Amino acid sequence: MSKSYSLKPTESELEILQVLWQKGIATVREVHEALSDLKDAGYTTTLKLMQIMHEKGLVTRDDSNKTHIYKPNVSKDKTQQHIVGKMVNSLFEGSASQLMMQAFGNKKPSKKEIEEIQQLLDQLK
Amino acid sequence: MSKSYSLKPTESELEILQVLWQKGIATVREVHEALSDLKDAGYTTTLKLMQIMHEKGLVTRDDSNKTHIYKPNVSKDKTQQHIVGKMVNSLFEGSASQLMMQAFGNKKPSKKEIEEIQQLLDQLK
DNA sequence: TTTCATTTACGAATCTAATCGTACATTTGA
DNA sequence: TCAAATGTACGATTAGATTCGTAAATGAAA
Repeated sequence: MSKSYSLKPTESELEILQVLWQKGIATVREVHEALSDLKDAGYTTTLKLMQIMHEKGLVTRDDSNKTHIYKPNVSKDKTQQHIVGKMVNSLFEGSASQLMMQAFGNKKPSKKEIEEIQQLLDQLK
Repeated sequence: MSKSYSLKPTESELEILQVLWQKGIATVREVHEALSDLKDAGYTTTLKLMQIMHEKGLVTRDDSNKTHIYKPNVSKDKTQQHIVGKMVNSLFEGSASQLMMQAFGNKKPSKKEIEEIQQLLDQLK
């Protein structure tokens, strides 16, 4: 049985998780650099956030060396599911297809994407 | 040219907007009643929130009578689009189809829904 | 009219997220 | 060695969202 970690990261925490999901592991500095073009917070801000995420269990870290190395401790998949699920319920009355229509209203998928989706739908049927 | 209102309602504001979108117009008490099984905030809490939403321009109101009547001042459609759009970008690297897969991972759509979606996809092609 | 219920207005408290400054520790390299 | 750079820890502050208590206004009912 797996532990139930916080699956509701804040906006800023999500940005940091993105980096960690992409890199696998990273130091505070690496995360901070990666986010530098996205936002311009100070280094200690990123540090503090990652420390808080550690307290919350959103990340683990190896602090055997001076420079700590962080790892995500929630899966991208589970986190996405949780957030999307909440949105479907709160904004789309539980209808995933309504959500989808809005999503595609914003930005049309490529032919390849469309085919992937149609495949998925056939399986669901 | 239409005014650009706040399209980033908070969680609580969104709950209130849901009610207003559904009812069209409503008093504070009606909104409060409608939310009562969802959450148990005091009446003045709902009132205050709706007053703040009025300041922000999220709702309009008719205060010619003692009991004010509120109307949503942002469309459900635009608001959904905005929120979904942000999520696609921040959580799904801009891929609406990835979002969709997650959405359907949570809750399978009915046959009828699937067919609607397939129709939509055919149009997109 | 007088009382009672309903409603609005508004200030204050609480909570959380986010930011940053500063102190201290560790490592590096001149 | 010792100064500079780099890193962590942590408290304090700010800002926004949410909550609620209380007072005042309004309307309805007795």
